[in-house]
Amino acid sequence: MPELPEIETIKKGLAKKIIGKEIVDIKIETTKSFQGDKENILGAKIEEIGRRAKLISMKLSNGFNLLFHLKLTGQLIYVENGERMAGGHPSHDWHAKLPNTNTRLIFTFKNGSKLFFNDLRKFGWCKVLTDIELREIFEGYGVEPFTSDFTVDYLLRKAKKIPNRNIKQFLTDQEIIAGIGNIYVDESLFLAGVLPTRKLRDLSMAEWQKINVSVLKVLKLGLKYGGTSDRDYVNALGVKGGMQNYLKVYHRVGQPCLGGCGGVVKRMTIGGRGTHYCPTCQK
DNA sequence: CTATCTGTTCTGAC
DNA sequence: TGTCAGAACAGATA
Repeated sequence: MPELPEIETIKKGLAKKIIGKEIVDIKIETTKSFQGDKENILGAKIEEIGRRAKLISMKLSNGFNLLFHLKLTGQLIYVENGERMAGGHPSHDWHAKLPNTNTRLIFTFKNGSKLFFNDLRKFGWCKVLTDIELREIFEGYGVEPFTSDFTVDYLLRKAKKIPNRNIKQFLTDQEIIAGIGNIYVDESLFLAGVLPTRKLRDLSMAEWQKINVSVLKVLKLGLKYGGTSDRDYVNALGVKGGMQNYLKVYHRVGQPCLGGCGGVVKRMTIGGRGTHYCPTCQK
């Protein structure tokens, strides 16, 4: 379930560790997890790490790029000297041996450190791409929430074309807004006080403003706590995030609403996905 | 044991 | 063109 805050947390963690390192080997344990020619990355150094939507990109010194999509259960974990190093000190609160049965790819750097790509369900992937191919993929995504382009005006302009769609499917549409998934959309709509089933055409200006602000607040909170570890997500050192302790509705079906209304969190299905909400706090 | 659920994205049908 | 079911896959839960 890694969404924007989780991917951004992994990106920041990896940046501290692997910028400038040279890839000397890649072991492909699961062929479908790696798409491209491995010869195009061997001997190259990692120059930059970026994030667009839920994707992590690595710019290489030879003109190629690595692009990762973790989908539902992907992990990127860096190991040096058999230890997960956090701020210069070994971190011992990880929970998986490496490699393990879910390890799909193992990158080895010149100093012997390794980057493990784990993915239980094998939906995720790593691709080797040229700059042009990478740019074309990135151009297919909508606005990044943490840019000045993410405004009420932008939302209204997009909503005008599909007035009949509900707000939940609108916010999770990657071609409209990049990086929001099932957890953060439910949390954002709870904070905004808007039911996920509401049609775009029926939303008031005040509600659009509330939605715009709430999405940013919730994503920022996710970043602050290093992401949500519902089950598979871990950061670049294999350590879980803390945002799951601050979720108001997600996976809280039947539990008391934390909005102070005295009600109970409900669950429904929208677009095939579990949707959590408070029928009292959200209108 | 079987059936169902999970949640991201792509594909194909209507 | 929009919408929606189904698929990719593995494991937890009922």
